[in-house]
Amino acid sequence: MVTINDVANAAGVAPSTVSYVISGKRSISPKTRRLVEESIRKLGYHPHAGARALASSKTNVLALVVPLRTDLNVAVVMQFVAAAVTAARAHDHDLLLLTKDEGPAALQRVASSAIADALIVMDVEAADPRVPMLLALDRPVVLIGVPDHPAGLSCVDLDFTAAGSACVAHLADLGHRSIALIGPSPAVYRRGTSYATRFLDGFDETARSRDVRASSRPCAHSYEAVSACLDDLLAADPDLTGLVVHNEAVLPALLSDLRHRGLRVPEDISVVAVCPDTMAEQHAVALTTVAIPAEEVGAQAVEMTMRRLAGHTTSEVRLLGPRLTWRDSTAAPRA
Amino acid sequence: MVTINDVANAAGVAPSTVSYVISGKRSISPKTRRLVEESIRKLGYHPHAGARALASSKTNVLALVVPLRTDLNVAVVMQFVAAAVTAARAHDHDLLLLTKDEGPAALQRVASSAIADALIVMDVEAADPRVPMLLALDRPVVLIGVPDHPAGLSCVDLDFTAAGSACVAHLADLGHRSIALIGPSPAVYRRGTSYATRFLDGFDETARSRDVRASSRPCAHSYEAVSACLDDLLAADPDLTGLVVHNEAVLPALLSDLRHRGLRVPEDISVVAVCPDTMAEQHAVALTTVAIPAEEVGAQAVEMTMRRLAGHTTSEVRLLGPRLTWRDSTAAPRA
DNA sequence: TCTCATCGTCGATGCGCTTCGACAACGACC
DNA sequence: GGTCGTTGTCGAAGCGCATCGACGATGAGA
Repeated sequence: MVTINDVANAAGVAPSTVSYVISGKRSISPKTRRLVEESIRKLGYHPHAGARALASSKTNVLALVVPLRTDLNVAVVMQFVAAAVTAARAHDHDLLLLTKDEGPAALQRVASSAIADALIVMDVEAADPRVPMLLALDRPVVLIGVPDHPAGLSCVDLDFTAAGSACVAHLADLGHRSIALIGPSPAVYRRGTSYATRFLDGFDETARSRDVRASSRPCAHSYEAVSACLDDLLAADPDLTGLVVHNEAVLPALLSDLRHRGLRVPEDISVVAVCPDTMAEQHAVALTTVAIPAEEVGAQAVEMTMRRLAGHTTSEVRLLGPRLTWRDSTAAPRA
Repeated sequence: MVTINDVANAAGVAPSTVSYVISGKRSISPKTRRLVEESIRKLGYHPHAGARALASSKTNVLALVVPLRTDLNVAVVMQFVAAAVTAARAHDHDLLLLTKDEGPAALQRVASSAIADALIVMDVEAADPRVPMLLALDRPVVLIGVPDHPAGLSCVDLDFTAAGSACVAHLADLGHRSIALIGPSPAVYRRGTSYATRFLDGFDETARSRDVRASSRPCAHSYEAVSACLDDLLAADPDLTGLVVHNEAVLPALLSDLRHRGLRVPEDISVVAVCPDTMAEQHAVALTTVAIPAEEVGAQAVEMTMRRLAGHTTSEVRLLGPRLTWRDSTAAPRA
């Protein structure tokens, strides 16, 4: 193993000088710098992360806590992760993956043993048991999602209330008077994951203010569940002309079942989906969507984390405005 | 921060004794053990990971290199990751996430700076440029996937050759005489990711030996690409009665397009898909599948890694036998 | 009773790095 | 020519832990 001493010897300087060349924390003469940098390159020197962490109390590692359930969309989670790791690398940090399953204790462990400098936590629930623990930690924490009491913690998320509102507004603008929301699986509501209720709030509120008849149902993502859900919604309101789908996993089954019932999209029924843009074009009819900006949220989470690591101590809640893209799955209802 | 000294003082023993209590590397009297363990609990002591790594040259961290492309199935990647992190935690290890995009240099970096004890590399290509570098590393490496020259590296993967074979055999057993393979996107072949060609080999070989007419095409996952692909296949052989789909992303579009053409599954055409089992039930017709055992592969990769960390130096190539589940999308062809 | 293992504990050392204070060398200034 | 501030470099200390050799205590065997 190549150590800082090897580099120092090769360059004919003291180890501390090498350290200062690397960190830039003291001025170094151009000659010395060149000498040291060359030795580093020649020897293929990489500082020992453990030693560095021990001496500086900084690990250059961010911990990311992800949910591993299959009832919320795995592809979206992966997009978050991808964006986060990319952003972290851009700041010379690595990403450690933790699972939500390990519970609060894992967060404690990672913080106390100085495995990571900061934590990013996904899939935060309304009354998340991890929140009080995270507050007690002496490390920066950024949540993806918004709990009921985020005081003191930074949060970033899509503005789901506005997203729900935007979906209804789009359909209302097109002239729809009766719509329904197909929501996440019941388990998501049961858990109290806040985005579900926030979306519903925006949906209901705007439906009311735009005078649109609206109902909503959670829906699991098996074909049977989707079918049953449609049965219910259509029975409750046979004049339904618009569907808002806040559950990506349901889309294949839903579109398939609609066709099965002889309902054409968008001629007979319009569909707005909340999902990643990449998913919009995968179906027979390109879907009108409110995008889930996973990349942006992931990147923002890292940026906020880095800012807090740099000393900015103010916590902030950042809600990203929804972006609706009108594609082929929505149109004015038949007269 | 609570250190081993604090624990030692609280328990009235030497720091080294505390260390031995934790590691179990020397015998400790029951009385002392109890004393120390209580102090650890009371103080909430967690060993400093950096210090530990420095002193022991072990980090208890596994690095996992994942592809972040969207042209191969993200959900499957996530399943691997989930399985790996869970298995790693079961062995008291954490998982560090690296992206394939960072190239070979990142692997070098992680190894040389002692950030991780071992590497698990996904999405290995036939002539992967990372392979020689990985061989030069003095750390255990396990590949998910099989390169052309794996000598010296451990590999684990689904036996895609056998999987291709199993799909054909299933259709042949049902009486199909003319089938086609819808493969991964052209980019996957271009990259030379070996599972694509291995699957194709098994497919072709078994078609030949079972005397089944067979053709194959790569296919991107947009609706248009799928449609064009079907056009081609049906034009080439209008009597086609069986479809093998080795491209999960294509399934929604494919099933939708088949119905569009008036082809019922399985009455008019049988479909076997290679995809995670969880995906099989999400469609109108439950799909006959050869499962991609992502969890098992991910877990195996970790197990193999741990074994090598424990001193087992022999590298091994482990190919998991395919498991075909007969559901509703395959049947005997119409007479 | 004496010797010799064995068991349980301790203290010292060093892992590779960052960081702090010290200190030459140098130029600017009165 | 002497003083003072700068600039660039060095040496030493210490981060928290694992590990090794040492050593007292204990018990078995003769």
